[in-house]
Amino acid sequence: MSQQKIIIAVAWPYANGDLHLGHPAGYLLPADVMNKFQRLRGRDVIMVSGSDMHGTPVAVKAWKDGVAPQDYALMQHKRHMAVMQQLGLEYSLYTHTATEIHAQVVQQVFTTLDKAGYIIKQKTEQFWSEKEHKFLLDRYIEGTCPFCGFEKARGDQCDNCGHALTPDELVNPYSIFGDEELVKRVSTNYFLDLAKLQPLLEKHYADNADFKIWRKHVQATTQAWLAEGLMPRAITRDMEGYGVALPVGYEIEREEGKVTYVWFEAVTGYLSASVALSMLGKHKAIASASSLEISPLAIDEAALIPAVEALARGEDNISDTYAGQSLDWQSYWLAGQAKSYYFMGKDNIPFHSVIWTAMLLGLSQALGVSFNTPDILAANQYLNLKGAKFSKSTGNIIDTKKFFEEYGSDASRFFLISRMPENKDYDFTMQEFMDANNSELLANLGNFVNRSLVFWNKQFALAQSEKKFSELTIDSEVISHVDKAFADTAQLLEECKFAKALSVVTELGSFANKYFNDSQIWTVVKTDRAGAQVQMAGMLYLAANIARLLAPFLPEFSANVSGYLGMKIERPEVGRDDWKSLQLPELELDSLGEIAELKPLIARLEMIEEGNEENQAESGSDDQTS
RNA sequence: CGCGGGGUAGAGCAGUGGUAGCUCGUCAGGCUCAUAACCUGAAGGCCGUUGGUUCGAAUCCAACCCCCGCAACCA
Repeated sequence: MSQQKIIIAVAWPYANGDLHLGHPAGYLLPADVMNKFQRLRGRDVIMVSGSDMHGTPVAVKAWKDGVAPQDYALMQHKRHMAVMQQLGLEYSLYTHTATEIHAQVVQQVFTTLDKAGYIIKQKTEQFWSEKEHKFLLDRYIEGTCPFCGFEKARGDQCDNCGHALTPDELVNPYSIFGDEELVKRVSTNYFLDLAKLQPLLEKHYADNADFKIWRKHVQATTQAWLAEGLMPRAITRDMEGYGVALPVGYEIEREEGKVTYVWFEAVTGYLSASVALSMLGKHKAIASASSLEISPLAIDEAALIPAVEALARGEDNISDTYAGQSLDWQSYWLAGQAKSYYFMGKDNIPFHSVIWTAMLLGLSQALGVSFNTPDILAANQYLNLKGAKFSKSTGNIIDTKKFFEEYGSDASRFFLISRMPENKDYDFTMQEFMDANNSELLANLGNFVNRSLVFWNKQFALAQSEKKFSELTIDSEVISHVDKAFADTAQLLEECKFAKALSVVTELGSFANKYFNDSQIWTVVKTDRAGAQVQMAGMLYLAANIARLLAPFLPEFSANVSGYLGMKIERPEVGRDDWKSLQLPELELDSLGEIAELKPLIARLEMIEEGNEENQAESGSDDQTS
């Protein structure tokens, strides 16, 4: 069968604040589990993402803090990278949107779509600030809400009554930059002609078999957008040059400080990061970027040599060494050669299922190739706290970094994956987190492995002249349960049902505990050592394979158990495509002796006092301005 | 207002036409190898409301109610 490559595209976190627990729950962990799973089964997979450096929220935040937006975004990007590494995410490349490579790919996409007639010009009237010498974004205008009378309504939205607004509707509009008379000027911007692309999209979704297995809310959101009819959408804005500049050939707009609208360039990051990864790989491989061959997009490779070299230094990016076999980004982006998995929060669905997909279809049409559109679009709902969205201003937040530091990878990942908000919002409580750790992870999986290994140490490790493990026949019941667990996890993970896939492993843990109980090995061993040894083999077989099944979910737990058993869980050669072959084929534990320094695998968590819980629920002081 | 998602045992969730399931919690019993962990059993739900389709509905249709999101420093 064909060895399809896999690209895992992870949503780009905004560089306007720290990551909170909603980020791993929403898209970072599902992407990571999928990535680890596909790598372990031997697929040729890349995972790309980066920080979204541009956009109004970043600019506003930086302006409030009195910092240049570029500096602020880069600082925030580095904080993001630290958290990514702490979570153990294995990106092929985690970069950001302020790179040369990104800019050039975005510009190339822009030019290509424009030449193909998918971009149109439209005039819009916007407020102009004489004092600031720039167009004021809707958000920079405040005034009185015409609906509720709220005096500090923003130009895009009234925070009091929730009405969507335009600056024109405001009574007594004023600039947030200070006193001055507001005047209007006409600005011409470019629009992506989504109306023209709609037929392509409709045909695309009519033909797409994968679409039917998307989660219900993802399908529904996509169809709702299409049913309402798509309108041209602005892809440039007047932002004083903060953002990705328009391509060469659009000199007037460049001089005006127009940049591509953040949503247009951010989604293109998946493509630009793949190109960057490709160039990076070739750069490392042949130490010369001059012979790179990048097509079908016409990238100016020579101009990017410094950028590739910067990338190779790895100061502003994370790049692991597992980039699959091929260094050609095209092989991950051309239809038929690769399958794509996208991970994001629910707010991002239309940008991917409608707009990004439309852009790719337009590019395909324009270039006469077939770009790989999102095959699997796994958007999660929200992880809430105290019934509300995470919010920094109210202290309603749990900082990801602190949480993982406090409770460790296993407990954190187990909770976030087993309670993942795949189909509806989930409300985080400390009690539920404790229960998940103590009553499920510890009591079931942790306890089974622990009791098995402890028993081994006590009863068998030092015994001599007994049969070797490889000569024993493990109960067929044990084998069949493990077989089924491998088959079920593979299928569920392929369908992005992460919580359920993890529950397959805990079910195997329940079976294992029952097997231990029913065997009465602690009695049998006194009268029938040969029989007990067969039972022991079954238990170690279960423990070893639980460790292997957990490798994508709980890498630490998995590695610890493997370490005790003297096994290594190694990635197979790329191209094997066989999850089940990770299953321990036979028990090669003939040389297993006493396990030294055996410790319980999962720590019991105790409910902390009220005061401390308060600490957990706060983001900590804002030390981001330094 | 509009669009979308959700409303199933105390809690968190599965379940898209055919005798209501899972995990946790609770209660009772068993075991004692194991981190007061494990195993067995039980109690606990008129599947948001009302009406309709059907031999039969948690599941399909209609109306309504409640929660969440789409607009906020936010996935």
